[in-house]
Amino acid sequence: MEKAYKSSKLPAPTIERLAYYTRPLEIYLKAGIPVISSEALARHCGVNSAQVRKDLAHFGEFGVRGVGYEVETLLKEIKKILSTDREWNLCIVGLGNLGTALAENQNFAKRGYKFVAAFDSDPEKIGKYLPGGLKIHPVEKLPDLVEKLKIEIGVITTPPQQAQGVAELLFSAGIKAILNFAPIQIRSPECCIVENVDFSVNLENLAYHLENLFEE
Amino acid sequence: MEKAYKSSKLPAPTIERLAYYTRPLEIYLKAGIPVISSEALARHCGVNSAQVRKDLAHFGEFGVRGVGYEVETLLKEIKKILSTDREWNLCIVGLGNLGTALAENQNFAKRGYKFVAAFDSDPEKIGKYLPGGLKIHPVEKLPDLVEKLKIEIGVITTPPQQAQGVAELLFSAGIKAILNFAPIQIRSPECCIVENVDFSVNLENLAYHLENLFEE
DNA sequence: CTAGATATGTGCTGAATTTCACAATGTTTT
DNA sequence: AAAACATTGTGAAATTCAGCACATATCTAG
Repeated sequence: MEKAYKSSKLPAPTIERLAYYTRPLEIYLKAGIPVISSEALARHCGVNSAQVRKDLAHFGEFGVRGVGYEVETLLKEIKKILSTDREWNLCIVGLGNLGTALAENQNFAKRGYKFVAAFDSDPEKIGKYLPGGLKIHPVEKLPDLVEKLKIEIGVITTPPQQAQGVAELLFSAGIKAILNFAPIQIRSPECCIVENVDFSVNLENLAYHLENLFEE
Repeated sequence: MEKAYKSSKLPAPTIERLAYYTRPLEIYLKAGIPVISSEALARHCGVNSAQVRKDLAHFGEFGVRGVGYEVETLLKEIKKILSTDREWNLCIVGLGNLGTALAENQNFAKRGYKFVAAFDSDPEKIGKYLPGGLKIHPVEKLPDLVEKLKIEIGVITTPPQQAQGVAELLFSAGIKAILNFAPIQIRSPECCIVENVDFSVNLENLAYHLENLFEE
């Protein structure tokens, strides 16, 4: 959908695939397998092997012909490209079931995405602590804490009615990137980027294909 | 990514957009606005208006020139196309934070996706009840319950190591569609379809673009 | 009933993306 | 050292997708 980001050396689909490539690479690394072929990597990610080679060729020649790609180097290089070789500070707004689950999710932490602040507008929740130790602040404190804690990415898990307002609050606090889980399209200023995640779209995809899989 | 579904009348991007179109349509319907233009719908979803018209033209002429599209009819029609005009029975495997949050998510229920069974392998959890009233069963009961409860879609929220195994269990129980939240690519038989959702891929996208937004 | 305004449906064009296919290059074997 | 083999890097073809621009159709006002 709305992935029309302005300037960027790499094509958008390549960037997304690079992220997917890191998954099997991490497994190979942990398993001590030193080298992987484009063919193998492609199979693990469900893409064409030429695609893999093209993607990797975008940033130099990493492979060795007749051999493949060195797992450790490749992984490091991809992480450098994607800027995931460092930590990112996130905040989350909306501590319902989903928000809480995300804040506690170890998968994020493992990849360097750290939730350093949590916000909600429900007086019942404010002041309480998440199991992981994060304190829930009122949204009024958002601008202040974003600056103090150097938060760079905001995650929205509020009901859809409040999502746009929260997004604007985040933007005006200086945040330039938002991951939005509310089922609504967020309007953003030119300089900012939003990724929308909507599970029910995935389910609707499945439903369509289930119904139509055998009709031909 | 791996959305290379076999046969399908509509192009994959169209199907995805159709799902997005339903969001503003529902809002318009609730607000009592009877008609919407492709221009307005496009703006709400962040796409081009010609795109909207093309997408809708795939299944007949629904619009009225000079006027627009009748909201109620259009919404019904899209739901029919996507097969979301009926209820779907789902089960969920892996009741960690995320699994629990999804099972309780009202957004799914509202759209006709009903979780009718929950499974986990942790003896601590088995036999307990989710806040919504769903009982957590041992995975051994899965084949049985899938058949009895006519479950059509499986949702996987286990750790990645167990995801492939759970998927195979689901497939052999007769399930043909899986929504997978484990950060791993699931291999599936020809006849089945899998949608993978991986939040950290979205975050990596954001990270890349944040870092590269201003370099040009 | 006609003119003007509005908004759809769609042929065409260009851009982006994927895939093929093979030359280039490194490795292993004999 | 040469032959056989494996796998990369990439030009070119094929495919898919998006957007323009306008003919076509409907509504409204006078």
